[in-house]
Order: sequence, then C-alpha cells, then structure tokens
Amino acid sequence: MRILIVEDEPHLGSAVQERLREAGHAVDWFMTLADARAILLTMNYDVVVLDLGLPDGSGRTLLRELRRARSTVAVLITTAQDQISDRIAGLSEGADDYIVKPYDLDELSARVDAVSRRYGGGSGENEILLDDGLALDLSRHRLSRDGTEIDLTAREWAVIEALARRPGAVCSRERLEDALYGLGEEVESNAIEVFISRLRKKLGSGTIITVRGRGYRLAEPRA
Amino acid sequence: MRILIVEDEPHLGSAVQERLREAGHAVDWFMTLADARAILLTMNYDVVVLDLGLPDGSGRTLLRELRRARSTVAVLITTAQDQISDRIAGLSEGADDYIVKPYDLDELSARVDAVSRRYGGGSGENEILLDDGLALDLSRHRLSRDGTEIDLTAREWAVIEALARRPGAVCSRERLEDALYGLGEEVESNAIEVFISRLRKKLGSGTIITVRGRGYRLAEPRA
DNA sequence: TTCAACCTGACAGCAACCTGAACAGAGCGG
DNA sequence: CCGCTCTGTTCAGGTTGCTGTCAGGTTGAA
Repeated sequence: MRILIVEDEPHLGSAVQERLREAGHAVDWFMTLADARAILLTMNYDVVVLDLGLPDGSGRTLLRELRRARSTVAVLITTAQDQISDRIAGLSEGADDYIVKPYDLDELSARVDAVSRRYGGGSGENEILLDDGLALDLSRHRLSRDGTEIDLTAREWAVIEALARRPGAVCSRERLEDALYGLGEEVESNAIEVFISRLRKKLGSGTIITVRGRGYRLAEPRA
Repeated sequence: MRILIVEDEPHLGSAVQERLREAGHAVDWFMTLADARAILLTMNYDVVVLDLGLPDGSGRTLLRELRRARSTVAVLITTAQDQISDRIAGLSEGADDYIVKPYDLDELSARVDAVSRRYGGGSGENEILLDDGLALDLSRHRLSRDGTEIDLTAREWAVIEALARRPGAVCSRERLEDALYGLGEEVESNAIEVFISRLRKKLGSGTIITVRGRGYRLAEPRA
C-alpha cells in the first residue's frame, strides 16, 4: 500500500514512516503542503496521513483541494487535542477518520489499514475468497486455506494486498512496485516477479494469473 | 488508435510514447509545432496530446488552427501548474480535456482513452454489442461472450477497437495499419489479415465481415 | 479460366516472464 | 563473538507467448 505522510514534526514523522514501513507499506514523508501537493500529482496514494498544523498552511486546505479535484484517496487527519473544531470541520470536508496527538503508533497503523479498506479503490470487504479454499482476511492480516493458516512475509503480504484491492482487476507491475517501494527505495531487478513466484509456491500456481504485458490479477473462486 | 504527441521534453515524451504503445496504440511523437503541423496534414489522428509550452510557439496556436480547419480530432492539453489561464483558454478554444504536469502515466492513458471515445468518429457508447452474444466494453478493455471473458492480445484489441470505432462501417486495411503502426514501425506483410484471422478464431467466423477490395466491418447483432 | 485479393497454418525472433540459487544484512541465541 | 535463520534483493538461464513473415490454399469478380 502506498502511503503519504504530511507531518512537520521530524521525530514524529520519521517514527510513523518507520512503523508503517515495517508493516510492509511504501511510505513517503513530506513536511510541507507544497511538497505534498506536488507529489500528489504524480503518484497515486492509497492513504494520506495529514497533519492539520503545517508551516505553510492548514492541511484542511489540501483536503479541500483533493476533494474538489474528485480525488477518492483515503485521508486520515492527525491533530492536537485543542483543535477540536478543526477536526470536525475536517471530517465534514471529506476526511475519513481522525486521530488525536499524541497517538500510539499501533493505533495509527490500525486506523490507516481501516480507512484504506473503506474508501477509494478498496473493495470494502474484509474477507476475500480466492480460488481453491483460500481466504484472505485483510483486517486481521491472515491468509488461510481450508482453515489452516499460511504465513507470509511483509513483502509477500504487500503484494497480495495490492492485488486484492480490486479483485479480478489486472494490477500492473509498476503499480505493485509503487505499493512496495517508496521514494528513494526503488529497486532495479525483477523483485516483483520473485515475490509472485514465492507466493505461487505457497498458495498454488493457479491463484495469481499473469496477464502478459499488463500485469497480474487474482483468480476468482469458481462459482 | 493513432495518437500524436507534441511535447518538447525528451524524457517525458519518450515515456508517454512508450506507455501508450504498450497499450497497443500507434504513437508518433514530435517536439515542435512545425513538425506537428506538417504531420497533421498527411495523417489522420484519433487523439493529439498537446503541450502548451513549446520552443516554437504555444500549442494553443495549433489548437486554433485545427479547429478553424474544422478538424474534429480529440485534443488533450498538458500544461504546467502555473499556466491556469492558458488551460482555461485552451478548453474554450476546443480542447477536450487537460491534464496538469507532472502527471501520472496511467492517468494520462485513461484520459486519452476517454477523450477518444467522446469525440470525432467515436460512437460515444462504452459497451458495444456485436453478434452472437459478444459484448465489447471499450472503457474497461474487456470482451465477453454470454458473460465469459475472452482474452485478447494488445494487437488484437487494437484491431477490434478500430473496427468498433464506427460499428457497421467498413474500415480499410490501410486505416487499420495506421491504427497499429506508428511512423518507423510500418510492416510489409499481411499482418492485418493474420490478426483478423486470429480474431475470428477467438470470436467466431461471423463477427468480422470481409468487404472485398474495401476492408472489414463488424457484424451487427441480429435484431 | 484467370487474376487479384484474401485466408490460415507454420515458424522463427524476441521480449516478457519464471524460478532456482547465491548473497548481504538484521536479529537472535548461545 | 560466532553461527544460525529469516528476509529481501540480485543474477542467470530457461520457458512461454506475442508478433511479423511467408507459403500455399481458397474465394470471388470479370
């Protein structure tokens, strides 16, 4: 999942970035509205973690711009305790959730996962059935076949999560790379293919279908 | 689909050309107004991707010339963020859409597809019914017979997309070649006939009708 | 009948893709 | 400090599937 953090406090921003990266996401972090605005034009994010009090303006401005431009990206607002009015206004302006500073990093990570699923491209379902008895539980981060659990590494999970975002739709390799590697982490090998190969070894070869020249997609359960 | 790119920035132009070619289109790329003007006299394009800030003048000049000459080609304007006035003027001068630089390539590709369908020769419909239970969904790039999907390669899709542009009308082989092969990519064999043959194998022999000496056309559903 | 246009099976080149293996770094226990 | 495991990345060689070309057959018009 590709996540944008807009947060001007260095320690907090870096801690959030690290925590979400450990969860397997591609995380970009900017400290100003201007930078955020620029990167949002070129990159499609799944979630924006947006602080309201920024040096060059309020995050609410950016939120309004996004919604006016018909962007459906999920937005999670972070705010100090004394800005309740801002928070409420943010929700009415199209934010999906808010969290009060100081917050627990695990709590933030859970909220990020939650908003990513109920907005934008997400399917909204928490449990997705794949072919051959496979069940993907996005909210609990679990994958099981006929009840027995299958362990995935962080990267493997990130790949299948990106594919499951729109089940049945083709997901390009570029898009998968965007979901795994943030700015400055780009990789120049066939890493995606290797993860696909490892996933197939764990899930069975029919689960992930190659669409030559366009990407990959998940097999849907046979009705 | 035949697409003309007018863009003076080498990296961007080449990236756009490559991306649209992967989508199965014939893509010509020129860096100056003069070259674009010359090629537009000899070749019929479906879409022009037009940058406004060019070395030998503004793209708006070319746009005005096109519309004054009653051309109905779809025009997609690309512009830097600080040229809002130019952008608005462009729309009022006959552009079909605009996109702000820097943009996401997937986004551009989607917009190109969109403007190509709502202008000029396009039928405007997103779902086209052919004979024998075949349904062609242009916006989702899907072809299905009675609900089961049929996979097409990039070239096969380009052929049927060109035929579907004016359903029922005869499309000459030259026109099909123009839609598949850009400048410098021309082929000198019966490649088109081969793709028609492959399509018939997948779709059934009655779907594409040969009009001897003039070209091909799609069969319409029996009323 | 003759000729041009068209159809289609076969095949080689090539790029995309797959996968086993090697390697570096982090973390951990002894 | 060493050895072990686990994870992620890179590389190399093999495989697959798309594409363009050709050859030989078929169709249709004059």
